[in-house]
Amino acid sequence: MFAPVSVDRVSQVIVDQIKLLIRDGRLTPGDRLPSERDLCQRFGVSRVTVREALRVLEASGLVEIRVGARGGAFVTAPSTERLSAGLADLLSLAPLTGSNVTEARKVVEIGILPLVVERATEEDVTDLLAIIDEAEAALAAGEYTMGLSAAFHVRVAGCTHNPAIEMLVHSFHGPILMSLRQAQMAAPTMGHKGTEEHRALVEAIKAHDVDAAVAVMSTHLERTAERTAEDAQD
Amino acid sequence: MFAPVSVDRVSQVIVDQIKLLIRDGRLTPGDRLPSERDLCQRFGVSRVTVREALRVLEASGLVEIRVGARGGAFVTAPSTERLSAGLADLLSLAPLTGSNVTEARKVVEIGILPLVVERATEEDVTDLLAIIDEAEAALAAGEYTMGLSAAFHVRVAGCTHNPAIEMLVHSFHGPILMSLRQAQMAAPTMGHKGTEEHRALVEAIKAHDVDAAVAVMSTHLERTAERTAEDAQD
DNA sequence: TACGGGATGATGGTCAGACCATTAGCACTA
DNA sequence: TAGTGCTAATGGTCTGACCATCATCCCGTA
Repeated sequence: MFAPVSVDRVSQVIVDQIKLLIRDGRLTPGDRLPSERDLCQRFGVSRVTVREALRVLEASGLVEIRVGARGGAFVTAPSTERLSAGLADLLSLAPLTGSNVTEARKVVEIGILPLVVERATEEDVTDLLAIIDEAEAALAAGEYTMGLSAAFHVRVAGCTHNPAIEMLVHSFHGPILMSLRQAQMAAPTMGHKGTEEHRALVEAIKAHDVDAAVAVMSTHLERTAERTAEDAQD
Repeated sequence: MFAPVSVDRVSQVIVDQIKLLIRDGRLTPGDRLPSERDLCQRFGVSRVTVREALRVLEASGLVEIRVGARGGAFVTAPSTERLSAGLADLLSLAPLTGSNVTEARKVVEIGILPLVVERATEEDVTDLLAIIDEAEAALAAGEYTMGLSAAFHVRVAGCTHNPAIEMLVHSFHGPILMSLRQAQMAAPTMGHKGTEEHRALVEAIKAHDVDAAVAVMSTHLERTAERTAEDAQD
């Protein structure tokens, strides 16, 4: 009968309104929101309140704020990059152990292999080989980093031509997670073995051999898992 | 010679400092940050700036702010619930089509079945059956919602006893995504067929029959995919 | 003595107005 | 024509004030 009145924070109401506008497409990436002083008048609130709303939107990755003339809040294009970064940020704060994440990785990265093998184009294969070459060059120069391995795995996911999947894998290999779990330590032997396996995987993809691809990826991830398990105290 | 000076936003510096404290464990969930007025003095900035920093931390899900006496900013326990909510929020804004997400779902929800079958306890099975019973009761009363189906799928993922995986599946079934993609419409026939398949899945789990579980889940998701494909214009 | 209710102080939420720093575009000058 | 300084718009920050909320304490009453 008497509906409960819930007085949200004013700034939160503004956030919700703008979020809705973006979701509905009334505001599209690249659009510029009115200036802070303008928004104050339209919403009938003080500038402080508007600014707090903009902070929240910015933290949520929905808008980007530039200063100076012709500055203001611009709706950002939701790139998969930005999203997987946010995802990785969330993951790094989650109450998850290293083995939890590794197991999830195995499910996803092995599960997508049928799609990868089915859909990989010649261009995909070329790209993958290029990444491996680069990795080997870096290895020879003693500059191998886990980033190169990550790039390979992400590119493999890209062979599905499904941005959702690519995003998932990308987030698993995000810089934040890497630095947390394995602290950049890239044992040289690790790199050699790793690139060998990477090359074997590409061969399997090129041959459209799902079983071989799964086998290679399984052992590859298994080995990685063992190594991360050592220093994973959390 | 003259090193470039980069003046970050002051509020951002504060955010980074507090984030660091949380990540380092110097601030643990449940801890209460000093009051706004107190933080002003410690950082030597105005209250507005401190408040903007707190807004960002709140939007990132790191702290929860309560008003009134004994109120303040409390470091939140990073629950999987909160995280999958954030994940779903990100997903709903991503440049992804419905079929992209459905395909990713299939990879994950089918890929985890070996783990589910291996690890499901009697309690898990009991819970699953309870959810099905509830769904059938709701169905009989004409109150079936997709939420009940979602609860089942999440609980299945819970059988892996891996919070990372549970979180992933949870986010796929988040309320935001649901409302976006299938607009709460739950065809009654859908519900009947769905609960039947759910029950078949539980049987397979109880019998530790991975192949059967995969078969059931595959057809189940396939049917769901078809239905969502109809109204998915994006 | 025990209980209920009002007073109290700490805390976050909001406001108004001011000033500073940054930046793109413009007009002016050499 | 090229360079340079001005200008106006915009975000960033500060100050001080007032309001709403809420746990706690204290006092009066039964």
